[in-house]
Amino acid sequence: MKAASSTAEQSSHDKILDAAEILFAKRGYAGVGLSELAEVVGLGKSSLFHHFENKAQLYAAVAARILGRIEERLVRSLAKGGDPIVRLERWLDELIDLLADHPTYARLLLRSLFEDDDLPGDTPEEQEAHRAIAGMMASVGALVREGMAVGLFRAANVQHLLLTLVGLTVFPFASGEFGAEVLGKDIFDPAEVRRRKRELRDLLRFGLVVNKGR
Amino acid sequence: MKAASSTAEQSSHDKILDAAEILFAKRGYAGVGLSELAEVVGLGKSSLFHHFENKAQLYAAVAARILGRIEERLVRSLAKGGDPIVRLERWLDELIDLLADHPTYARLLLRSLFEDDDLPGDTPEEQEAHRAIAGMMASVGALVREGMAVGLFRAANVQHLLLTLVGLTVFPFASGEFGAEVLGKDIFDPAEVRRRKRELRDLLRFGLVVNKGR
DNA sequence: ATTGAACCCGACCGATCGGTCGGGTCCCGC
DNA sequence: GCGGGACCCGACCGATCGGTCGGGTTCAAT
Repeated sequence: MKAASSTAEQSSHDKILDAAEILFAKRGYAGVGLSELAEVVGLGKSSLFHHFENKAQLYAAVAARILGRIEERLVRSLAKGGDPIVRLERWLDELIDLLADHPTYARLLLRSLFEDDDLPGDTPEEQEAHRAIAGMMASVGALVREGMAVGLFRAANVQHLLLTLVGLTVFPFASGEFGAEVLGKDIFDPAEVRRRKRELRDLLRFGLVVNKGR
Repeated sequence: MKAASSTAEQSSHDKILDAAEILFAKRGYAGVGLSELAEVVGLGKSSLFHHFENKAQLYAAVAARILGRIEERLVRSLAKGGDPIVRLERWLDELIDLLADHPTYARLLLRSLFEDDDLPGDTPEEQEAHRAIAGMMASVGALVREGMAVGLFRAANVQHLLLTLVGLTVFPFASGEFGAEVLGKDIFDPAEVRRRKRELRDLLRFGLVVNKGR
């Protein structure tokens, strides 16, 4: 929201990354041709190779940039104080806001989960992305464990809970037409984003099933 | 698990579908070449077009077959009696078992969510798949609403809950290396599948946060 | 015995793929 | 004014893409 509003006055390097992010999110790694990307950016295809070694490295750079931004914001979120409940709920809110503000993120994250299984994986960008993911998972894992230790969270399997939390947040914003159809509205609509945060918070607080006795 | 063990004695039509399911799940629509597929099946590339009109229709057929199988099993699950809690938990268990038994399913389902946004979408297979999805969502939606009406479920936004449930179940089995890394084990390991079902059930029953007062 | 459908193939098509190459333009430090 | 790097381009490369075509084989129905 701060910059990036004017498409002009932006280095070719960043314009390529921006366009590639949109295209890769929409059609995936194999579904995007470099000639198409070059045309969108407004460059010759061969100029892309001046800024990036090859297609795979460009893809890794796109993913790494997103991961870096997410990590930066979520690390700052966790750094703020509060008990584990507050910190976890704030973490989730922040992540949802991030995914909602950038419609390409959720899709590209899930797609990269699918594709990095067989992509090379030895570029520094990929290792950086991997490090960012692992770090974030470790941080939230520690937060959850702390909450359990002090009795604020119910005892549960931390690893499965992490998978659950990621699926809960990322999936809806990547679900495209399906999500819109189930929801009846656009998931990226601000009102729906607010609702999503509230619903998720209530689920963690109360579950779904009503426990009458207590 | 019942049949399909011997790769021989199977019509070319089905062999193509089986191989395409694996390949599409692994690398996505654009990432799979028909020559590669033909080679896996053991046919000439041109023979594929005897069984399917083109690549898009083949992909739609693969997706429709999976959706049909899922729908059939889940409809049977919902048909069995029980109060909404029992029915919902059984539905989730059944879906998880299904995804766990067929490692290609979760990935291909998510991928098709991503890709059907811009694929033609007018073939009968696609419409059949779309109908199956809509029907299942409607069934579970009705079940949830019923549970809320009789006071067994907490009042919540049904549409968001549906998205949540799908993400909760499908995502982990599609998360590949990421899921395995977070979990420390293979998600398709039977013990881990059992644990997943239990954790999910407990989350719906109790939430995550401990409510001391009641 | 002939037909015709089901099935399969190799050869081929135009298009596009990721990527290379040589050269051009611009600008900045010397 | 003279490099030299940053930046960009068109032409081109071999490979592969999805798909077509004509013809071959098998087999059941006539």
